[in-house]
Amino acid sequence: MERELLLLGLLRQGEMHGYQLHDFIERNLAFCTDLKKPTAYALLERMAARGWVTVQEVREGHRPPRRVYRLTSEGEAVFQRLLRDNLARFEAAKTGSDVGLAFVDALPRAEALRLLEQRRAALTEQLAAFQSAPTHAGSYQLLIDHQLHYLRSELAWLDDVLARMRAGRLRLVSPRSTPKPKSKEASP
Amino acid sequence: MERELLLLGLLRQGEMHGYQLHDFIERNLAFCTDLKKPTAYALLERMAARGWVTVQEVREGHRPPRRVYRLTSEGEAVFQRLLRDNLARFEAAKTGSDVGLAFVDALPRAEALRLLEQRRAALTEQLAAFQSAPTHAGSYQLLIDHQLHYLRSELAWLDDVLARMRAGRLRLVSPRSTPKPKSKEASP
DNA sequence: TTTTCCATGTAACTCGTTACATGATTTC
DNA sequence: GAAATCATGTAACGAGTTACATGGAAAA
Repeated sequence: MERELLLLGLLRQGEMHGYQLHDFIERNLAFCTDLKKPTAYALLERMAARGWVTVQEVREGHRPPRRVYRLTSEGEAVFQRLLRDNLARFEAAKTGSDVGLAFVDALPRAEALRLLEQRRAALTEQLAAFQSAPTHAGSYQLLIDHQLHYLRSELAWLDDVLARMRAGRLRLVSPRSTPKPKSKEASP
Repeated sequence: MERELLLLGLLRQGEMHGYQLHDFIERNLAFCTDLKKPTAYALLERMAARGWVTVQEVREGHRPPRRVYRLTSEGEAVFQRLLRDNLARFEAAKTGSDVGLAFVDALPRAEALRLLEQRRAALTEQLAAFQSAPTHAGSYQLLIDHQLHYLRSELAWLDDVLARMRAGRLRLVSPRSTPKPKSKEASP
């Protein structure tokens, strides 16, 4: 429901058509949601079918008419509900890209270091992009602050891992015990 | 490809059947991947079809025979490739649940505070769960360390936001200017 | 004795993406 | 004159989930 929360929230500030909404999201919110064009259009149509928004076709020249969406009071109610729900809940992000770390010990230390330094470079690059972005007004800035905070935290952690690996202080299970884990135990 | 990386990595330590693999992931890795049973089975079959693993049916009693998977050398090669790729890359996690924060200014300050405190409670609960978990050997511990680091960082950030909101130091766009943003501009 | 666990799977479905189609219009 | 932008959409596909089915074994 985050996607509809987002769309409703944007429509709250004024009527917009699909292209506009998608474009705005892609330009400014790509780092927290990613919503493709067909998905956006379909979502908007569904919201219209549910009465959360109204549609008005505005034709201008010979291009496909803009379908301009406007929030209804029902839509506003839904927005309020979704917003409260969203704010009260915490969902830890599942990176998924973490999985590899569980297996670093499969590589020679030197190579693992080299690869993680590549990772670090990618991270600092993203961080730099956010740091150079202009400050915005409104609570949208909160999102950017959060992302900055998150990226810095990731960098700090990665640096810590790198330092520990360089110092050889990372206890890995290595010596290839091949324990034939047919039993019901844990810890790989 | 993270899912296959994970499965291959686990199979690297020894042969296992589907139920075992799924069970292990669900118990120990739920916080970073979530992989349902039918998905796991299907993935394993596909990996077998591609020659990354071999299957051997082991029947025992009158239950459905275990399908025991074993890594092939080709599978090992794929594992190595996926692992290097994974370690070198950094993908910022998209929480999605952040979206709501862009709209906090739609609620009265007091209520926003109340809701974010609920969020904080949920977060500390998850944190507590991880802090009380036993220490593991091997690089699996890295994942847990990372998660702890991440959750603490989120908590710190949330506390900062709460503090700023309480002090009224959070500049929100509030006063309902209703700017009718029909033009091509940004920043809601 | 009833529930939970073991161990597999299928079928239907939802969600979202990719690739494609259209055609005027503005920009280089 | 070519390329990007505006503005909509459809169709096919893929990945993953849910709900269901089976049936013995162990545990409560």
